[in-house]
Amino acid sequence: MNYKDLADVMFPEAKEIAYYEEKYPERNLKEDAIVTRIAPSPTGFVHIGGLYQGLIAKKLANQTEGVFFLRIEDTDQKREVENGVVGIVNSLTDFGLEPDEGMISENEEKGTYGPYKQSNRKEIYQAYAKYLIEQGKAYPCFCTPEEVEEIRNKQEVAKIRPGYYGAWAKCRNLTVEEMIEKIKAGESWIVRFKSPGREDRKIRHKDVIKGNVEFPENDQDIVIIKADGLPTYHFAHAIDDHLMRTTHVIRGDEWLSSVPLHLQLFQELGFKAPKYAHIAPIMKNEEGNKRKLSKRKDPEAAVSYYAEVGIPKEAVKEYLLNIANSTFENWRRANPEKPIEEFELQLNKMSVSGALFDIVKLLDVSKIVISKMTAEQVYQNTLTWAEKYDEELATLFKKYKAYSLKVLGIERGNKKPRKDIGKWSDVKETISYMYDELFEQDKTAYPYQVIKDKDAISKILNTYVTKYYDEKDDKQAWFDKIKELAGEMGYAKEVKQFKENPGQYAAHVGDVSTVLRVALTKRTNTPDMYEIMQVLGKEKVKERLQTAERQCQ
RNA sequence: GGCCCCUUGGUCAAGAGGUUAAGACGCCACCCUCUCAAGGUGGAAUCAUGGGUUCAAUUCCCGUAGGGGUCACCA
Repeated sequence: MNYKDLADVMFPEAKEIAYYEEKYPERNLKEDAIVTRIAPSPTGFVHIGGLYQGLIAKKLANQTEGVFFLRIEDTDQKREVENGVVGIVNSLTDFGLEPDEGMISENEEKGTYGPYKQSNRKEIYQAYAKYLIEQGKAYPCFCTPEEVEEIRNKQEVAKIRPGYYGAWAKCRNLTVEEMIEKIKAGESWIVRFKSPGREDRKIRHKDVIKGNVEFPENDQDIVIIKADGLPTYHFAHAIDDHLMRTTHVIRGDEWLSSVPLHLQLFQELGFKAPKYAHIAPIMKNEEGNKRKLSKRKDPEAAVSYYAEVGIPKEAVKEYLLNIANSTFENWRRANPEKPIEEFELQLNKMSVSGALFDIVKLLDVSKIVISKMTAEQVYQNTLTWAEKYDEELATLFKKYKAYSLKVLGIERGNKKPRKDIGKWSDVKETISYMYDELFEQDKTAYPYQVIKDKDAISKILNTYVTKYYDEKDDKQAWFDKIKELAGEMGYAKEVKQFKENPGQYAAHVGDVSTVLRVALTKRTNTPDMYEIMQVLGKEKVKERLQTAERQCQ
């Protein structure tokens, strides 16, 4: 009896690996094309870190006319969540990270290197497991979880390195006859890789991001096929990324220490190993300690968070690109209008250590992104957001579309557009006074500032409405009139004049403007008042000024 | 604990054996200005630490500390 017999007993149905090698040939791409993938588990939650990896992987593929595909790693059935694949597909699509190949819905896929869901690749893994067994590079292990646990305990007590390796790998030294006998007797088994490594030897590896790293060789006989017949991550990774012809594996740096094992697996399987790029995770500061953004503790870890608070996808992507390559910021400044697709990402410029997530910076990026949008775009985006999260605002927006566009158009579209909206959830508060429905909900007193005297206020408002206000004035004429009014009230017509002669005037033209601004909006700070009055229109302006005046009585 | 990786302002970071150690966000001040936002100008703020190599170290080497990762029939 030999390994071949053993392999046949274990996997009688498995095909020859030549079948798969032929079925999934080398991709016909130009020489330096990069093939990348995003390979999440369908655990029902897309993490910002996953998006980050996807963004990087997709950019690299696009930049080099390569391929970016989506593979679902669902070999752990215990953790699986219903409709997990759809959630992933939707999130990726949402952020413009559609894969070129891979899963497109729960059970549909596109591309010729599939199946792209690992649970549908069982026979492939088994074929390769069989191949290893035939060569004596893998073997069945009959140890129960309890036995393995016991080995570990002994090692711990003896203070030696834990694991299933060398002399501790009991099943490794069973004879083929013994193995076959146990299998035929119905003992349950899993498949372990027979590691040729030695812990006292070093392996060098050059990671695309981390650079040169040195590890002890792997000597653990890790499980490659579990009791349920499905592969472990390590084995599936080797098989899939070989067969799918991945050139660059872009993944979180928690995998860095598995590299010796993975390289060994590729070696023993006779595959060419891909390049590895291990990305540092996005961190969060908590009480002075850095830690990975966690889905339990940090709402901003979930990509759904950005939709909820209304941060545009583009802004999130720009921020992530910013973390990925600090050169992005310079590029953006030099090319304010170009789509981010044109930015060339360089893997070797990525930071080796994890960046702290900075929501303030993100919002700054977002403000710039939003400031470049047209009123129509802001309107649509805000409406879409509001329909889900703010019914009142959505109703107003739909009822007064033309008017809302004018409101959102205030100080927009010029060379220095306003940068006061960072997220869609800010919009309502920013412009609420422009809608009577919202303005009238505000029962607070008018927050007058310098000029507080009721008679003075009353006179300013009354004189302005009756004598000066003309909605047809251009901006210059409009402001000249406010100056006139200030003069008539005995205030300084110019702020400079006021400052040069302290004590001479009780107030200046700016204070008069503030009275008008407060009467119109109940706010001391607003965008350009001329534009606001234009948008409000004659009737509403008069009505609000008169209402305010009446309150002075 | 073993192994591996990392450490430049509050944050993201450029950088090189000799630099006034970039830039961005944030913060502060001033300017502009009808207020705010924006914009402009300026400012405070950084090479974790101890040794060594060197004419010269933040940069190279070693140690220390701190942080992170990993040691599953999870990915």
